[in-house]
Amino acid sequence: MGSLRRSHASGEISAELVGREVVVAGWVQRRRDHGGVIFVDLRDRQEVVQVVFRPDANPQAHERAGELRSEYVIAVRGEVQRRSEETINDKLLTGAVEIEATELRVLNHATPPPFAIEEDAEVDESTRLEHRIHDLRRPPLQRSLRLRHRLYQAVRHALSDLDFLEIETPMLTKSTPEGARDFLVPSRLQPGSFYALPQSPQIMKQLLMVSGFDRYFQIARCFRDEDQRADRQLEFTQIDLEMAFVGMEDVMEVLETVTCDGALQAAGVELERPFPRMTFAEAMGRYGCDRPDTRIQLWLEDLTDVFRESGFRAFQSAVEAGGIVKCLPIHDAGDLSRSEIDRLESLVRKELGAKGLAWIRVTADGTWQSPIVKFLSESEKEQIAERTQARVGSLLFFQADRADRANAILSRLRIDLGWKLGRVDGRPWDALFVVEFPLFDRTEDGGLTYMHQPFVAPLEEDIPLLDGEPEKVRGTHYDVILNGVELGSGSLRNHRSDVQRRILELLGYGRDEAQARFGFLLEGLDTGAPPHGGFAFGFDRWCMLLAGVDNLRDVIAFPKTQRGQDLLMAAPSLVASEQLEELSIRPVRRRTED
RNA sequence: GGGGCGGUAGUUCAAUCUGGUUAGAGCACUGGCCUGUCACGCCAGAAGUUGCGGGUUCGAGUCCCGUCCGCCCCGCCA
Repeated sequence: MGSLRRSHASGEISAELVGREVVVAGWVQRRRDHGGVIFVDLRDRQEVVQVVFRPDANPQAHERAGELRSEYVIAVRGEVQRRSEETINDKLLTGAVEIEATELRVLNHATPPPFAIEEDAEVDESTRLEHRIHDLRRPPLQRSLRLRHRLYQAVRHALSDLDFLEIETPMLTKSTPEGARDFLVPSRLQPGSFYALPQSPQIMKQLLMVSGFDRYFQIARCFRDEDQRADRQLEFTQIDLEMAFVGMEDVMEVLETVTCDGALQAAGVELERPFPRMTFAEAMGRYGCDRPDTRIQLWLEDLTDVFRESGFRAFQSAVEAGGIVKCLPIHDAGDLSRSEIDRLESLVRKELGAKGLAWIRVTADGTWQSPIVKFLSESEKEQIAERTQARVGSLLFFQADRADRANAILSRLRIDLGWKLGRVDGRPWDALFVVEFPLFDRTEDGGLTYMHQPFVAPLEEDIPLLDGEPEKVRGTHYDVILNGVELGSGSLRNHRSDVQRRILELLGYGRDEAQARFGFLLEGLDTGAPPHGGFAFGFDRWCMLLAGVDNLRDVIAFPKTQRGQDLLMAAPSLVASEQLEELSIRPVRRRTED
């Protein structure tokens, strides 16, 4: 900067400064050279301001301005001037004024940017990721990351005010079998042994409760080595929180407070309190999904009982095999064409493994048009009509399948068609709790697995069911759903080691195995663990929703591709064999250098 | 692991279905002109291993096979 010191950000240059000398610094957004007068749009992180170079007023600065190119880094001293009426630019916040330059310093040259540094230049994703620096200079990511910052601050404030302590937990930790695939880190000092990067600080935060830290939180980085999606990255950020001597209501209240404070302060979004609550059973029943977007005004109808004894084999056999028959009725669906139905069928077949997509359309004269109607008895037709409230113009979609698949398929149709047909209630934000999840789920081979994680406490009144009917045991788990996205979830944890041991046993861990894997937790509980519970909040997803984008990459400064690569720094990469040697690692096979 | 879409100049796209002369265009870039523009304008220019490898053919950006990369989805993951 030499002798220049920045006096104002570009966004601060306003009519109030007219006549004042200012110094601004930033990047050359654009140069408009008229041969005589030269205009340069100077961009800093906030805004753009126009700088004018006149050949007569300041020949030296003018000549230098002719050399400027996009993205050159400059500092400009000059006088703020009011623009004449006809040259005011309404598109710029600073468009009523401009800076007449008296001094120009070129602080750095720049290679031409690979794409325009503009709001809506459409650029291929891989190009954006390779040139992340340029992409980050564009307004969308500048906005996202600023929103993200406000959300960090809001959460820290809200929790600190509630007397939570921010405590860090290790990144080099122990591999535990629960959940996702671990990222492993080889130990040099313990050859052949590995740390795991945390999937979440779950156990550590429980130990902090046992250790007497009443209320803990952390904005924690988590790692899961699983395939990625638009809303899943290998590494992601959680707001992790735990509190002692509490029941479900206490934790949910904190959760609600944090959600509302964050949304308000980061994005000015007001969420209605208290959040409505829905049981898991209702969510699955009416929405076919454990994270319903209740703005969508379409609902599923369970018709399993209608087809238990049916002569329609396709449906009856699904029920007999323990599956369900469900229907998604869409009324006034006249604009859904036959070819659209075919498109939907091929979509659910290809993407969701549907066996087919049965449908019934009630035509203008009241007759049923359908590939399946000839298989239905009069009584079945009556029951379908009554339960789905079918009327002229209705279109009914059916799935008869295993419950999970039928629900997944109809839920997807509900969401797709709901938006496509505009069957939404118009609320921009829809927050709710889903509660009363089952503690256990069935594995493919008939065994028990946990539904969320193995430390969730059962509802007190369901504890007796652990012996005999574990599938009926409801957990203290709850999810916060925002606009159909699972934002966060939590539960009370088992603070009694006998209950925890019993659950581990039901999950199929032998006594010794449970001891080997979770001994430090179980023994911790035995040292006098208070009742405790908490939650973890998907921070990136929250940013994504509040920023109004549909991909995590757009709220993360340096994200990874679907194949887990960082295209900017080209990670992961091969390492020197000496490094591997030092870690006592010998690859089974090595990718060769390209 | 599976399904789908895509990959042509720095970039965004066209030419691919129906193989045929020198692969075009906008923006960006380079040079020149231009004293009130703000997507400045005008003139000129440079820019390509059509992701990569193989095959079919007289001839391949175009057809076939393989492979790599990006995105979306299923599985997986909470």
